[in-house]
Amino acid sequence: MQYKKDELRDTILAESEKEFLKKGYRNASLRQIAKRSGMTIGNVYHYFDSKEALFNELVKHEHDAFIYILNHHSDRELMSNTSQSVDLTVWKRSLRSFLAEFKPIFTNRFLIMLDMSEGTKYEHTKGEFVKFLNAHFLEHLKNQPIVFSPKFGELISKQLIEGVITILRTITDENERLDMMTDLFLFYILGIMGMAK
Amino acid sequence: MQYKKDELRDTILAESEKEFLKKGYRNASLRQIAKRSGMTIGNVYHYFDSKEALFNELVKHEHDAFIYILNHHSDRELMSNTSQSVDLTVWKRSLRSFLAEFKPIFTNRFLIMLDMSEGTKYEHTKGEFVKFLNAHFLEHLKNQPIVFSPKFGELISKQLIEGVITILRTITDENERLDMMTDLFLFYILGIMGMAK
Amino acid sequence: MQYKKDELRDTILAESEKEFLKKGYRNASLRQIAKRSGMTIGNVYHYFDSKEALFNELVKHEHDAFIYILNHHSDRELMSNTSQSVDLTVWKRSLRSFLAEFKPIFTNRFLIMLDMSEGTKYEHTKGEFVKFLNAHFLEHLKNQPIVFSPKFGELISKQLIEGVITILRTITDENERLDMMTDLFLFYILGIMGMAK
Amino acid sequence: MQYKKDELRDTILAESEKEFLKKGYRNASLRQIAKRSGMTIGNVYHYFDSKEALFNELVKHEHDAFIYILNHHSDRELMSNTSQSVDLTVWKRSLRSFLAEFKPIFTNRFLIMLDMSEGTKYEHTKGEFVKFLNAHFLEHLKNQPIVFSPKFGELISKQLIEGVITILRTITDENERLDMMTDLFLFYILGIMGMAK
DNA sequence: GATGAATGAGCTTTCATTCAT
DNA sequence: CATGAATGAAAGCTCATTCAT
Repeated sequence: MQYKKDELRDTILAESEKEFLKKGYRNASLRQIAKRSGMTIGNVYHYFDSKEALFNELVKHEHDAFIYILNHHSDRELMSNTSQSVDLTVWKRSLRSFLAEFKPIFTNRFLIMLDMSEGTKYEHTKGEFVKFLNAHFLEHLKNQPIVFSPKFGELISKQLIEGVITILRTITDENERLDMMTDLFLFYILGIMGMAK
Repeated sequence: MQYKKDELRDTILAESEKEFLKKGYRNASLRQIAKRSGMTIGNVYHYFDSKEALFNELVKHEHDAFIYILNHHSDRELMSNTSQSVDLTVWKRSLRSFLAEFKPIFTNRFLIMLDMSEGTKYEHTKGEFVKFLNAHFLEHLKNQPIVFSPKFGELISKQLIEGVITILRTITDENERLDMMTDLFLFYILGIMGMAK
Repeated sequence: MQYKKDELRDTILAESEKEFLKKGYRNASLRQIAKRSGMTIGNVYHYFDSKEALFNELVKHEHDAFIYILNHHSDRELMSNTSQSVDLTVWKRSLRSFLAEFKPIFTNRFLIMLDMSEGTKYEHTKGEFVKFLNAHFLEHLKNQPIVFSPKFGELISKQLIEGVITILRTITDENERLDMMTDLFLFYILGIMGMAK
Repeated sequence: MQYKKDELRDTILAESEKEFLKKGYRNASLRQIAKRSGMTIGNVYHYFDSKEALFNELVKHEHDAFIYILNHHSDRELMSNTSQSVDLTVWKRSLRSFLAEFKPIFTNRFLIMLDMSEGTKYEHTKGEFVKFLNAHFLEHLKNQPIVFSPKFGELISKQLIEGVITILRTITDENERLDMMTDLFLFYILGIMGMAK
């Protein structure tokens, strides 16, 4: 029984994932999800209290993991490895292993939370992510002469995250994803360094 | 009479602009637009044939101007001024005057056309813009050893346009907009040059 | 002025004729009529008080003429010419000249009144026409043994009128119309005579 | 549960039947149907996907049966029984038993399909029925000198079907219906034979 | 005479949600 | 556990009609 229950629950979550990813929270249809899950809409409400509850359930783990990483991660290692080097390939290797840590949260549900959550309590997560990244940039640059405005820094941070989202959305192969993200981060770092000169 | 008509028409267009900008074409509500414009829905239909017709009317000029610029603009001057220089300030000045040409189309309606038009015939404009920009990048880099994959090039192009959109969305002052865009373009050029080394 | 006024009035009536003939009273659109007439809807109301008033105006003359014929026409001549004959061509000639009298009311407006007037005060005209025709049949048959039920008589009458309507609707050439109607009436007379045997 | 569902479904279908029969597909109102069925419109959509789906459901069986009869029926028996006879009562008996075969499809829903289906995929059924009947007439007359034009033949076929429709619309008693249709067909056969002489 | 602005009620349809069984 | 009946609000849209100018 419990098995079956969990199975159905997972089916609903899986179909929700597709629906939310395609249409976003607001335009997703519970009717569609129920139909695709092979059950009645009433039964969906048996497992989840509301559309928003279903959404929250879908991205809960991703959000927790995401918050945990934001609070606990350290990029000191990255910095120590790379700060003095001028060799691109060294940078690349370090960046790649750094980004590999994030692999577990690079899921569709993470993507949904960041980019398809308008109308839910998660709709501001992307913005917070941007702020976090921006704070990091500032910290790394605090000993250097600031060469761009705070607003521009926010813009760059937002761009970087939008890039990550685009990669998650368009590339499915894990290694290709990592390669692309590595290049993307490298690209942004080079841009920043270029402007700092 | 004619005056009043034009006035109300403009009121509807102005309220539509807000509504489309906030919710996008699909989720925008004609009832809301009507209420905000101080009239009944029926009267909105007196001015515009349909929701899509209203949308088209809203972005028509922007789209025309946009297409014109895409087809007629030349960046040769930009290139000749800057290709040999290594001075950032020279680059900046050239870029800024180049981007200033686009000022007339940097409006909320242009933003709506690019970013809030899902469900209309304009929904592919952003994608075409990305392709256009990408083709330009490739042309400028054709004599240099290509240092990133086509996919990465597309990503960068997309990023740049998303950046433009973000600037349009968050900054209202025209000069500040131009400054920010100049920096953004410079940033991307520096990134590309950095990776080419 | 008066000329112009009448002209416009006639334009509206002409466009109404097309619209009512195509869609019937209920589904006809005053907007369409106004647009086709090259004027605003308000102006249509300047000439006619309402949709129904416009309709009434359109078919008024036809209705009057129709009623007049119903009340004054005599088919004695037809009878005297034909009752003793067994020659089809004689019948045909008589019938044709008899039906030719009705030519003036065989118009599109007559057709509209009979067949496209649901929702107006004319919607029962067809039924009254049927009753009238049925009464005539009965009169002509009163000296003969009645060979079918009153209900069947009504049915035949209705059929005949539906036939006339079909002819008016599908044939535009006046002579061809008359030929066809002559054949139709002949056909019905032969049917009745056949059943009387 | 299932019972109640079927019950309400049938209620909706029954009320739809009345509404479509009175106003035709296009002018029928789902609001009215819902109100008459004692429920909200939303719930009507719980049972049927759309107005057209409801209509199709209503006439589906009738249409299938109708098509089957058109494709499989044979009137050879009718012909062999009657062709040489001149006795009206013999004809009548044969025609009556022939028409009795059609009893199952002589329903209000058949009537709706034929005559109230403008705007649905069934709107051409009546025309096809006319063509079918006309082709039959021609076949039966192929060894005789043709005495009327093709157009007149079509007219007669249309008339016959309009007569069937009128009978279905005005007479509810099954036997009376059959009697009336028998007389109607006889009447038309006599008319044709009369003109052939 | 003529314009066209404005209304209010109607239409079909979709939706999230509730609840008795 | 699960069904599916039912609701009420909202959507885009069309219509005949009224009326100030």
